[in-house]
Amino acid sequence: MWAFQSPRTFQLPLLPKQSFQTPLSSKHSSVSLQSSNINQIVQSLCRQGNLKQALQILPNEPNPTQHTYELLILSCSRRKSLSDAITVHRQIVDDGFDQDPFLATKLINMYSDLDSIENARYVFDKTHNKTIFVWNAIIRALALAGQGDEALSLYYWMNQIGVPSDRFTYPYVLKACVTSSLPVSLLRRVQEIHAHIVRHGLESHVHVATTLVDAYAKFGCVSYACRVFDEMPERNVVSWSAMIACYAKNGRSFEALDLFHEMMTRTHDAIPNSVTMVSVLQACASIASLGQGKLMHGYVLRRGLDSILTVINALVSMYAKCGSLKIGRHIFDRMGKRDVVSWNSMISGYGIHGYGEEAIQVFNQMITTGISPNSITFVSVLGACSHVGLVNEGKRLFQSMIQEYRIFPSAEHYACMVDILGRAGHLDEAAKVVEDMRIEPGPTVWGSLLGACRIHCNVELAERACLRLFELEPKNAGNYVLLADIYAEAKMWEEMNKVKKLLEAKGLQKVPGCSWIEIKKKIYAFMSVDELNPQIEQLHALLVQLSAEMKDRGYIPDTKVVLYELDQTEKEQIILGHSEKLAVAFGLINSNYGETIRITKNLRLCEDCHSVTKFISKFANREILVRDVNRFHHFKDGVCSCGDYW
DNA sequence: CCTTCATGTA
Repeated sequence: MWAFQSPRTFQLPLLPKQSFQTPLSSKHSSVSLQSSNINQIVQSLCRQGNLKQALQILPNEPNPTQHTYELLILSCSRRKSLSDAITVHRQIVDDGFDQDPFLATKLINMYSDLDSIENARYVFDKTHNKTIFVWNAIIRALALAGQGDEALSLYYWMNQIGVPSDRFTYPYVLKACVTSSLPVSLLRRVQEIHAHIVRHGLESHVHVATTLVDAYAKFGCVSYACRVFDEMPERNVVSWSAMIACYAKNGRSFEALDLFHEMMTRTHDAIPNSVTMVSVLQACASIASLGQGKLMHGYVLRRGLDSILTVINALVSMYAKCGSLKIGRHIFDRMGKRDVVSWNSMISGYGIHGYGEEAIQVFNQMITTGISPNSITFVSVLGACSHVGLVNEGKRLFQSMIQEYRIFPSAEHYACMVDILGRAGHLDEAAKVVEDMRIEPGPTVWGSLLGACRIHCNVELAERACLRLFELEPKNAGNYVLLADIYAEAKMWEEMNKVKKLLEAKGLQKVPGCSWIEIKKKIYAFMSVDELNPQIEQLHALLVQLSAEMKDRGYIPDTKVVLYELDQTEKEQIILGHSEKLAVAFGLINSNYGETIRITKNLRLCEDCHSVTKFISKFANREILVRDVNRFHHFKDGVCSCGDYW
């Protein structure tokens, strides 16, 4: 339960009293302007955005009005000037208006806009007559400043002293839950607030319910979010966008797209906007549906949303992730304005397609253009290096990130370095990177070390990584499977069985492999054991035939990923039924000769599928593009673009 | 006075 904390009080953060340096500095000066005129002049100067002059004239007004101060405050927010803000605040205090709750609310919002949360808090603490507006303003300010805990603390305080919260309080109380850093179950907190909302009869309010959807989404509780959304009596674009984003962010892309279609067909009051489209494009990207993505691009053009930066960035990223780097690049080249996200999208696009040098080239162009790289830029460019094995380039970039760009390496950056070194076979160096880390190595770092051990079959190091990983991610079946794979490859059957038993004892299951392919705008998904597909027998027959022909040409099925004690023929049958092979066979039968077969897979490609697909690309003379969890593989003439390095 | 969105790693 939440422990009630008495709110902290802040020291006076205001600047010392300033004296005005203008000849009009005293409000008792003998300027001949009429007082009522001065109020109006100050107000009109504020409306024109001439804050400096307004401030100069203000001291001449013997009776400034609340409205004059309000305009001054709004001016400061707009001009982003903290020093002017403090001057205005000082004047309000001097003139005895500081206990006006209306102005206090405005001051809190002003300081919040100027990222000066201490001053906002000072105003709040000094205001005796704390109206609901004042409370809402400070909770909003704290939540936006990332001080969720403090915001929640005030919310509980206002409940305790009997101030009734309203529909304006809850959106920011919920935001506070998302930014809170307390080690208590945060989902429980959202549920608790949800109960308060119901008690106040606010659950059907559009803004409150929308924030509730978003809060549940942020904690990965799709079903709760969905329930709130379904029960909303009234929904607007924002509500629809929040629910679509909830699906897209939580790996439920098909539901995101379905909901978008429902939004388009069933409602007349909610027209998708740029925010909606960004989430929809993200959903298309994560399932690599080029067909859906193009449809959405068409919609973006028809709605005139194609000049909005976030949308264009989402398009660049979507095309790259759907396998069409060319279209992505084309859009990128035609952008009038590019921000750091645009560049990052392009860099990672090259990275996932295995074009490491090009990714670095784009990175260099970005620097020459004068855009400062951020932390994500380096994750992208380092990721690009690891896909191609650019070890020295990777090391150099990592150093320059720290020394030139003063970006402190995060666990993700270290994970990239471990991946670059480990994948290239420098396992000791990779292990040393982990040892020398100045922050706690998280699951990502250990995970990439384990991945490298899998490739190079290093049992000892893998065990070390798993020791930490099983602790950090007890429910991630993938780690157990990787370790079992490594034992299997090292022919350590006893140990392998132990890991398998451990996995079973924990009630965890291997994530089933799934591949899908889009034919004529329809998506067909395959699982390894798939009797639902009407063509399944035809697919199996084709694969058996292909397998036989391949064996004549020297193909030896690689069955080491099969962790069951079966004879060789049975193992071969299992791997021949891998979802990716089914999808390839389906593509061969159901698409036209000359068309590229595009397949997406939810896991990393297994080695056997990789060599079979290489063979098929030559044998059937077809280009096959496969996106696995990490990257693209472009198969052509019996060769893969990854150069068997993946 | 309030609500939705973009880039990356394993």
